Amino acid sequence: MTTDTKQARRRQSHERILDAAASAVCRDGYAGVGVATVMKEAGLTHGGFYAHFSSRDALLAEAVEHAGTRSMARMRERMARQQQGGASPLRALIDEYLSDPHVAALDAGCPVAALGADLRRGEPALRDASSRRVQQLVQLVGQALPAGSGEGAALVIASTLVGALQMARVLDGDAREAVLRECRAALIARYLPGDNPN
Amino acid sequence: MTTDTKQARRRQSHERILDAAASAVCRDGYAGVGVATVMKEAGLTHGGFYAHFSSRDALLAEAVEHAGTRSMARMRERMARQQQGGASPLRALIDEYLSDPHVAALDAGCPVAALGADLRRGEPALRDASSRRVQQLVQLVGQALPAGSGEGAALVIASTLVGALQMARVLDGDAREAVLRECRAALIARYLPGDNPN
DNA sequence: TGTACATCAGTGAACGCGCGTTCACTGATGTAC
DNA sequence: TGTACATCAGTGAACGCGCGTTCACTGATGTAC
Repeated sequence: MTTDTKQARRRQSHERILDAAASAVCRDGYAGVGVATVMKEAGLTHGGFYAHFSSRDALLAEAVEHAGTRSMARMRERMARQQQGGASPLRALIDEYLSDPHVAALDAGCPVAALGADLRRGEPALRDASSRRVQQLVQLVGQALPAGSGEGAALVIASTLVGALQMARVLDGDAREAVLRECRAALIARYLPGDNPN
Repeated sequence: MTTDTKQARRRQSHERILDAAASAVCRDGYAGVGVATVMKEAGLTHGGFYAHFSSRDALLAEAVEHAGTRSMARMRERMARQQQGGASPLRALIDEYLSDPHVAALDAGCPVAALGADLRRGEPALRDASSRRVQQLVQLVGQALPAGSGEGAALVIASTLVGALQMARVLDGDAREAVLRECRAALIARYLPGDNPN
């Protein structure tokens, strides 16, 4: 299985490039992602890039997808941990999404909030990949909803989460904390009326 | 007053550049704004740019400010029109912000939603100008709130508006309409309990 | 009022840098016999 | 098991284009006398 080692190394490189690109996309937006920088962060030189991706645009599309699955996995994992403390799925999602660590995780958080308006920009293939991230987020919220929640609750909650995270990242200090606290409280009051927001 | 004519022309050019830049910023984000393109849209050649702005960065900072005041003015004006129909200020703001025309106004709408994650990027001066746009939006919402609304209601409403507009712009067709409708209904139900959402 | 001169917003060519992309090459890994 | 050859992920120099910025120049507007 010597072939496997070579293939495995190749796959590992591919994965490292994607990881670096996903981080860069979240941190700097689509326009802020450079081929050379990403390759350097992946521990490679820029020349080898085209052995892994057909173009920078192709990388961006894969990167936003990677960022989505990566972030969803992280979110589900932390939600699971919070649920072990007795929280409902939705409560865990809200607390996790509007947490200080998520605000601080500029390169590892939810790509929908990290990209924002960028999601509707770029080549069609990229925009498709982007809009799938939005649907993915709405779906995650939908799965966390208590039974009997209204039809569009997931859309409202997702909108509030995304807007709040972005605003929290722009503001600082008290204002930042206020956005997180108020949005957390408002969502809990509306969708988990039995819960204590603290 | 011949001097005035010259100065006036200069000021008009400056204004046209700013207008074009504000539109470009909203449409394409900070990274999508090019000096040459903006000048061309303003009916000028790129060489004359530095007679009006010290650098591209300086233009961006002025442009986001211009986009903010321009959008606020438009919003207030349309809110006033809706209020003549009997709507409360907050109702008018929600209906206006989450309207189809606003979703479609990619180059003339609220810069906070149009820039999204870009707001926390760029040089410090640009980020200051950006965060002032967020504060401006929160303030507008705050002014529209009915007396006795909770402390952080403006933050929650602003977050939802921004997130919803962005998501609506990414999605299309039914999904787009659903985001707008559901968020409108949710905000009205919560903050204007007497109102009928339709 | 008319003429010579000064001003300055705007022009367009040119410069330099960054970045996406290409390509000839390397050297470690893997295969054949 | 050992040797010669093949493969191919990765290297690094080079290319070309776009874009921000500079600059010498123009020509219409305005001023001086």
